[in-house]
Amino acid sequence: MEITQFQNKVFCIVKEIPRGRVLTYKKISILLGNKNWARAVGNALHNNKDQFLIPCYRVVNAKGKLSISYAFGGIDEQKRLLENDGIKVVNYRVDIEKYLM
DNA sequence: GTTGTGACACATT
DNA sequence: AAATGTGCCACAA
Repeated sequence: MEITQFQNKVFCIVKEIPRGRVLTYKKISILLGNKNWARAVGNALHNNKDQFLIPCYRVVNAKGKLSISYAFGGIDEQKRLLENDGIKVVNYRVDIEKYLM
């Protein structure tokens, strides 16, 4: 499995998200250097297969909503993982203003 | 090289 | 508020 530089950068950022914090696709895009890369970031995470290596459950969209097409246990599993991190999840949404890294 | 798809975001309807 | 359209990018076929 070959990993492109782009995906590597995405994984690197997501991997560094501390416990109890979340990151939005937009924020990641900006960190990568271009806010228009949000879509590509989603693709990169979807390609990811290492749930334990890449805490992609800490990544939500701009409104704090969880990803519906979560690749692992589903949205419910993602919610549980977030709550396990001490993040309050309401209606599959998190308070990004409060938890954003 | 072109087309279609998608874990996004923003503006408009 | 919800649906729709537009912009953007990376990837697979």
